[in-house]
Amino acid sequence: MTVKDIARAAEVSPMTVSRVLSGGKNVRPALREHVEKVIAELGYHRNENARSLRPGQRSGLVGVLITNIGNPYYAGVVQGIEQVVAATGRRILVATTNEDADLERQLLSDFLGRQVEGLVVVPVGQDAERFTTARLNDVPLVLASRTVAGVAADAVLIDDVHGAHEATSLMLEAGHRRIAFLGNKVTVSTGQRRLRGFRDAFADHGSEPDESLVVLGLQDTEAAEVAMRDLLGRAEPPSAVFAANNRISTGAIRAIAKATAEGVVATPPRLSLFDSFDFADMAPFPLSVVDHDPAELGRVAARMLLSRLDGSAGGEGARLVELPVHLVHHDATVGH
Amino acid sequence: MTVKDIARAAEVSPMTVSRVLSGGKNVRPALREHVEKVIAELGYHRNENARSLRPGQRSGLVGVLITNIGNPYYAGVVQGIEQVVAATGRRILVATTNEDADLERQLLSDFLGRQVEGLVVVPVGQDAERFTTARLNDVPLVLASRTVAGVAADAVLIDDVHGAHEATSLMLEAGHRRIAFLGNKVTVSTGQRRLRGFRDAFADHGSEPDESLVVLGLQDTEAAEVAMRDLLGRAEPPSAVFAANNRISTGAIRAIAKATAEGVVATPPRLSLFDSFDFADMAPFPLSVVDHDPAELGRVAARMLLSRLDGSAGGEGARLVELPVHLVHHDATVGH
DNA sequence: CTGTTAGCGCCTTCAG
DNA sequence: CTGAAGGCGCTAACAG
Repeated sequence: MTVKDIARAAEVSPMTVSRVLSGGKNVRPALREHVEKVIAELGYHRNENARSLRPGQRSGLVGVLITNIGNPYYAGVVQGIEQVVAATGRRILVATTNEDADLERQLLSDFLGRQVEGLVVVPVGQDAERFTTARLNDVPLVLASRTVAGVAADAVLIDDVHGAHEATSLMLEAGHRRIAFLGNKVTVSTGQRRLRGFRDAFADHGSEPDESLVVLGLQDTEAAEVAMRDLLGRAEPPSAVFAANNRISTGAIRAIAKATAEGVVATPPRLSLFDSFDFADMAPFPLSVVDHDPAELGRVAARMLLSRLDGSAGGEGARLVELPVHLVHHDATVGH
Repeated sequence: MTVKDIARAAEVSPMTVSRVLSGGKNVRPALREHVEKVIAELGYHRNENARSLRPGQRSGLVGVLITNIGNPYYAGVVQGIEQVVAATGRRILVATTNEDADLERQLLSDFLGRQVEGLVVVPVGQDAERFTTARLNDVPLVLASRTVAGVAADAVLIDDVHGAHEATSLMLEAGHRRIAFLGNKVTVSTGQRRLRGFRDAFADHGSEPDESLVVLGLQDTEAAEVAMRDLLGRAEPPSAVFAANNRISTGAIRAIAKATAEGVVATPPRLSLFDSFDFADMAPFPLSVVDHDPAELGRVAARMLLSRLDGSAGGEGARLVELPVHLVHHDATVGH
């Protein structure tokens, strides 16, 4: 069904229908109502794709590229993006990269072909080339949560360095020296930044981390659980642990809980972790959480993108926002 | 940039470019390679919207309408849908209804205007009218997680009735009689179905639930926590509780843990709940979980939709799939 | 206030 | 194997 069908049924020209669809300006009220009735009766929906073909018309589409929507953290990010983008009448096209750089490139290309007005991307690797304005046909881009060195695009990050620094400092001040670091790949900027915060805290304290307790490249919960168990089983286990993201914390908590229950360790190590989770306040042992709001990250990213779309950002260069973190302590008294 | 630009740069006709873009059939290999090089050099992306304007061409878009992507359960559903849909080269358009029936209607209309090939919807209310094939312009629809009475569309549900029945029966068999039910709105089919399973279990046992312990209409975690606290504070608190979904369980667990810590109740009530969560095995008291996989629900929904799109479903009428649940018991020994 | 013309980017059909 | 013409649905620009 097209404007022509409506025009025929309402006995007007397609142009009148088009005008009614765009708000009814410059159409006699009676005629407008008549056309609106016909549209409602026939259940007609304007073809937005055809519409966006005309020059000057926007597609109303924003592309969102996330590593994994199944991760509640990124789900929160998407929620924030959707909330802000939807308020402008635009819709989001969502795809998952699964940390696959090739897939990411294909999806970027696909989204550009679908005429997205802008992109919000959680980048997989460190290839800046694919994010140049030339490659993106001048489509505005906002990097979310992670950056890519050498990309001149807006970015919203968590204040990873400070978060890790603060949490680590507190453990050092509490007298801990054998502090383990469980992190993911350093090719991911969050991994690198959180590790830097950890090391900086030691440096500022005038000491150095025990490198044998620094475990990197942990990609999922299972790997983290194995790594944590291994650490706890050593002759000299760490007295404290920093877990660098939510998947890693999940594995670490599970390993610590099991080891404690099985008597492998007498007292659980002091645990600090990045990213909060639902029952952080009810963990079976004390926890320090570097907390922040994923939905807020999504909202800020979306707003930065929209400011490029409506021109309110002017010709500003790449902007970088680092969202604050909050260190929250749970003393494991609830329910135990 | 358009095919014409490529054509000019490659010194061929737009038609030859088009042919190369569609696989290069009927183009001299040397010419094809030349055109491909120009396309790559100029970073051209075919306009999929213009392409889909031509008759017989598909838009490659599937609309997904979810009540709330921030809920990890629905995030899992979206993950499953995306996985299956992406494998066919299609993309998903995602929007959130926030349990708002009006918004749902607008979004359905918007998606139809964007030429989605199909829809996967977690419906908000019980208005069947908006889901008629006429209203949807014959765009195939799959209802996910919830149904709407009177809608002749494919649907994938969790086996809510059995799940609630089984969990309730076990509590009855363990000798519990004062069993509370914490549920959401009965206008949502899952709420209704889980309540039915609860009641049926009592009927099959030859008894009846205490209606003063049946609390409905709980929309979020906070409301559930308040309701649970209220129940525990009564002169005759329930000895067992059934929480009908993940948001409700979260509130209930928190209330129970606090009440136990504060000494309001001596022993926590026996808790059974629908939908699993990350640390179910580490809760501070025993738990029975009616578990099921949200991503699988998404995958099944997407497959049903695709079978309509490629015609492999034939002219079959509305199909209903009920995914099995698994009752899992956690005895709260880990870490406590 | 209403209608006609033309063209957005692409591809099916038909010539060559 | 390659190109020219025409139209998918829509709406600016220009009549009337």
